Amino acid sequence: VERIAPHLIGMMLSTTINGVTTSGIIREVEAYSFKERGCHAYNKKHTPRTSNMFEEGGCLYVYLIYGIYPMLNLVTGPKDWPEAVLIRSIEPVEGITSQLKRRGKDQFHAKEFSGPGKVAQALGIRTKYNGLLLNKDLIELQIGESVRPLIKGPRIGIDYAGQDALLPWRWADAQSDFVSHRKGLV
DNA sequence: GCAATGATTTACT
DNA sequence: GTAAATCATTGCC
Repeated sequence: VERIAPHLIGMMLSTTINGVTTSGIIREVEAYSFKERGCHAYNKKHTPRTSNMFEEGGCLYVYLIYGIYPMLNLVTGPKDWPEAVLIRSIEPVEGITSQLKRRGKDQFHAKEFSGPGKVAQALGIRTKYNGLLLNKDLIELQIGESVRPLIKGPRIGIDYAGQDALLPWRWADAQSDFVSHRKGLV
């Protein structure tokens, strides 16, 4: 997952829900693996919530955080190798008006799409989409390669992970304004 | 059954 | 910088 996560930066992610297509370029991600304590499936812990992380890459892992925000993750490993990438920010491309409406905003600002809860809201991601498949059900990822420079640093909000919280597993586009918590990235 | 808590955001001070 | 919002999941009784 630590190899795939940075490669997702620059790729286009889109959803088509009730005929409305919204898309954006991925600008910030974090990697999570069963090998470290920041991951819900640490040590291959299999619970109802984590079960989709054990599926083959291309599966969505969506869960609710703080009772409020869905988090969108892309599962990356082979079966029974629980790893996933959290999509932390996008730069909207298609359906910007729809994305702003879902966010409850009427002014376009980079900060409205920088943060994992904001991304999920803008793309219309709901927890019931947990387990859907990329490029098959509502959500599409266009494979591509970016040549733009990246910056990286520790992940956000996982202090409970001890030393694993220090892993530099958050990546972002160095030239983009669509990045949350730029502090800590080099 | 029940209490604790979180891969966050937002609105305050 | 601090705190509230808000509930599914988890772990323990």
